[in-house]
Amino acid sequence: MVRSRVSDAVIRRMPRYYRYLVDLEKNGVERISSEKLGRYTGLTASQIRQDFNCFGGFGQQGYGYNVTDLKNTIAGILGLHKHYQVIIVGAGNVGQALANYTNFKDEGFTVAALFDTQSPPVGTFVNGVLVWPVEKMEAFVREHQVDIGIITTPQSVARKIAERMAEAGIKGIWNFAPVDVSLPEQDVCVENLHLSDSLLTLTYHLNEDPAKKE
Amino acid sequence: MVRSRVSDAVIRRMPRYYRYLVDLEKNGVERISSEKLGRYTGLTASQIRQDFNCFGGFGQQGYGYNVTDLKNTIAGILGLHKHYQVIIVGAGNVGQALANYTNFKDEGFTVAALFDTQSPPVGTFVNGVLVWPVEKMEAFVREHQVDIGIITTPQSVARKIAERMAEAGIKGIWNFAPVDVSLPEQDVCVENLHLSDSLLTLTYHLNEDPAKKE
DNA sequence: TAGATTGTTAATCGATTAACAATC
DNA sequence: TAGATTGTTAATCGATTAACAATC
Repeated sequence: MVRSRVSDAVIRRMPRYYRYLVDLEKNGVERISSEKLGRYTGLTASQIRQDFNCFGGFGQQGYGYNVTDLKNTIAGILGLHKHYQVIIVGAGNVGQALANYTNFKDEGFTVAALFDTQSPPVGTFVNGVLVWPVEKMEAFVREHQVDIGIITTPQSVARKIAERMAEAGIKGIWNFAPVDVSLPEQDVCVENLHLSDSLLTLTYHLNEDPAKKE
Repeated sequence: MVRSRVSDAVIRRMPRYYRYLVDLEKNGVERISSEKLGRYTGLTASQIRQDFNCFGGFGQQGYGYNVTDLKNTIAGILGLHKHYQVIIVGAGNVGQALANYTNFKDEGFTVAALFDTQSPPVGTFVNGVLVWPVEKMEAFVREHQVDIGIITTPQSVARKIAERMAEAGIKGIWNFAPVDVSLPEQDVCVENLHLSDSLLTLTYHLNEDPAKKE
C-alpha cells in the first residue's frame, strides 16, 4: 500500500478522536482543550496537539478546540464526507454480519451486494442485500462503481479475490481473511483486519508470567 | 490493563509469525532462516531475531529455526496450549457471527453461551449455542469457569457489561463495541477491537492527497 | 489586559536496523 | 573445517513527551 507522509500511528488515532468527539458533541460539549481531551481519551495533550498539527492547526490559542468543528474536520480527513458503495465477497458468518451492521449505514457505507459460491443460496437476500454468484463480481463492480471490497472468504481464496477486485477497479480492500493481502504494484489500499490475531494478543496477556508484569 | 515488559509492538507481531509458521509447516517446510521468514512476512530479519529473543533463543546458529518447534513455542507464548471457555454478550450480527466462527473452535475456544436481553429470543440456539437472558451471566460465569468474555453489545451498555464480567471473575475481555473499555484497577485484560476504526483508516487512505503519497 | 492554551521546536525515549562475534 | 546464521550489542531512526514563545 502507498505510504503517506503522516505516520501510521497518527492515522490510527484519528478514528479514535472522531469517536470521542462524536460523544462529546452528543453530550453538548462545545469546546475542549487538548488536556481535557487527553484525559478523556487516555492520550497526552502534547500528542494530541502534535497529531492534529499533522493536518493543520484546528485550534485557537487560549480557547482550545471547537468540538463540532474539530469533529467535522476529522470526519473530512477520514473521508466521511463521501458515500461509499461496498461489496462483500464471502457470505458466511462474518460477511452476513457486516452486511447487517447498521453502524456502517449510518456513516455513509452502502452494502450493494454480497457474493459467494454457494450458501446462502445465490439469489436470496440477507437483510435486504442480494447474494450474487461470485462470477458476476467484476461486472457488478464496474456497473455500480463500487469503492470498497470486503473480503470475508476462507483464507485459500482471499488473495485471488483481492486481485480480482483490484483488476475490476476497486480502490479499497478491507480484508478479514486470516492471510495478509497486499497489492503494492496496484493503486489499491488494503486494510487487513485479522480477528484471530487480536484474540491471540488477549490470550498472550492472560498467560503472561505475572512476575514480569509491573 | 497490565503492561508487560515485552513491548506491545512485539506482542502484536507474534500472532502473525504464528500464522505464517502454520502455513510453512503445512507446506512441509522444516527449517527457515530469519532472512527467509523476513521475506515471507514482510519484516526484516533483524527485527524477527530481536522479537524472538524477547522470549529466549529459539534458533540455532548456522541452521536457522525449526519450523515446527518455533510454531509450537510461539503457540505456547500466545497461550494456545490451553483451552478457553468463552461467552458472548450481545447476540446481534457480530455476536452471532463469532458464535459460529469455526476458526476459533479449531484453536481451542469454546463458545459456551450467548447472552442478550431480547433477540434472538432467549432460549433459542444459534448454531448450537444457547441464548441466555443477560441477568444469568454472572451465575453462568462462576459455574462454568468462563475465561473470556466477548462484548458485542451496543455502545451504551458495553462498559457496564465489562464491569459485570470483571466482577464475576472473567480475566479477559474482547470488546467489539465502539467504545474503549478499560479496567485498570481490576486484574482483567481487555482487547478492544473497533471495526469502524479499521474501516476509517481505509477511507482515510482512499481520500489521501495523492501529491502527499510517495 | 491577564490567563489560558495552542502551535511548534527541542529533548527524550523507545523501537527498528545494522553489525558482528559466537557457534552450530 | 568452512559457511551459514543466530544472539546480542551498538547505531540509527522515528515517535512521544516536554517546554515555551506566540497569540487568542
